[in-house]
Parts: sequence; structure tokens; C-alpha cells
Amino acid sequence: MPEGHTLHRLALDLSRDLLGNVVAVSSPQGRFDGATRLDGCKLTGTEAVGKHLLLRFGRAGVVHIHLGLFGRFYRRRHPAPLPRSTTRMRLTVPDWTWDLVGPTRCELLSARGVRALRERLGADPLAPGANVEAAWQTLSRSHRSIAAVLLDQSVFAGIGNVYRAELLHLVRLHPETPASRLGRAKFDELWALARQLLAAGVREKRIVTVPHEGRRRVRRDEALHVYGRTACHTCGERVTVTRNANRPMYACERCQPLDLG
DNA sequence: TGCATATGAGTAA
DNA sequence: TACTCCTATGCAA
Repeated sequence: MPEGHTLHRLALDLSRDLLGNVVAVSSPQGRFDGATRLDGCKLTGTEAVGKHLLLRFGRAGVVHIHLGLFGRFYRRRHPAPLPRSTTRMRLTVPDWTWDLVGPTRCELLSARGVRALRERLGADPLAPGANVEAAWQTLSRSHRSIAAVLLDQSVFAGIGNVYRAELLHLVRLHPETPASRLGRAKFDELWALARQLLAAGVREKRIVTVPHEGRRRVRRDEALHVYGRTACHTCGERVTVTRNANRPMYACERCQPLDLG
């Protein structure tokens, strides 16, 4: 699940359940030392930055969470079941318990640590004041492929492997197109689409890039154009799976021809 | 029971 | 480029 939309959604949901509450914080697994310090403090803010989540506990500190590939939050209505042995952090308020399992990172961060995190992250399509110009400058001077640049969190924060494949398909760019050949118009198209699709992901709580009507629940194999598919949803051509930036890269060679002209 | 798999990313070489 | 960490799940044996 965890691309940028997941974290932004979590920031909203956690805020709805916990904001302004005194929170019982614990680490059943024992691997989050910060729990002791935060236990009994009030949650004063939640924020997602790319694929990172920040939970503010006033002066007590900020929890920085990165879910990685496996991390998950579980929301439990009371009475909550006993935590698993793998529960890194448990947050409890009178009505709800939220359990965090399997994150790559769950740590207490100083103000300086938070600044450093922001500085190493690029433009988040879901952030209102995202620095689009910086992303454009980096991208237009890059010698790497557009697919590699899209996954680089210091350029675009929040785009993951699914969104990368779907975005490139929708703007009809071959993954190996050198980033520097995009041109501003194509970049703007990509950015606008990223904002639109990530926002849809926050609303729907999952990645859906194929347009659909109303509230009808889209079947999993109908939600995406190329990612994880054998046939292109757009034209039916066989989807190719290559590797780019050490991750599987799904594309349709017919819809996304390599254009070096 | 054990293995492969997954939407991530840091580090060593 | 390869290896490492983090966990749950589904399927084969």
C-alpha cells in the first residue's frame, strides 16, 4: 500500500481519531524507545511529507514513521485486541487504538531532524506549496531515465513504483526516456497528473488510475493500466517488465514508444 | 512447514 | 549491483 497517498490518508485518519487527545503510547515489541517519553502526551499535529509521516506531541517531540514496504497501521475500535509481538507502537485514546507494525522507521525526531528530513525530500504532489521549480530544474538537467527520476524521493516525494508506471503510461512516455528530453510542457503534464492521481488515491484509499463512474468499487484488475498486468488496459498489447532503479518497471511499448527524436 | 512475494530505501562494494 | 532490514499472507508440499 504505502506510496504517498497512503501516508497522507493516514495523517488525516490519525488526526481525526487522535488529535487533541492525551495518548497512551507504548511499544509492545519494545523497539521504539520514544514511547516512554511520549506516553501521556497530547497529540498536537499529524503531517505527511512524501512517504513519511510525522506525529507531533507538542514539546515532547515528533515521531517520524516510514512504513517501507511492509509497514502497516491497524485501526481498532475499543476494546482493542492484545497487540501482536511485532507491534512497534501502540497509540490509545478513549475510543480508538492504532497499532503500527513493521515500519522501516519509527523514531523520535528533534526539530533539527525534521528539518533535515524535509531538506532531503523533493516536491510532494500532495503538498500545497510544493517546490515544483526545483523538481523541474533537477529533472531537466538529469542524465538519468525519467523512470529513475520519478522514483527518486529527493526529486519527487511520494511517488512509488505503482504511480511511476501508471504516470508514464498515461503521459505516453517510455520509461527509458532521458529525463532531460522531457521539455517543460511534458513535465507540467506529468506533475498535474501526479497531483490528480495521488489525490484520488487519498480519497479512495488505494491507487486507481483507470477512470470509473461514481462510487462503484473498481475491480482490482480494472484499476490500473499497466502495473502488475500482463496485457495493457489501454490497447491490449503485452506489457513488458524491465528493471529500472532496481525495481520492476511495467510499460506498454505500443502506448509508450521510445521517442528520441 | 516453508517458501515466495510485496506499492521502500539505506549501505557496502 | 547486491545485500540487508522490516512483516503478513497465500499457496505448495
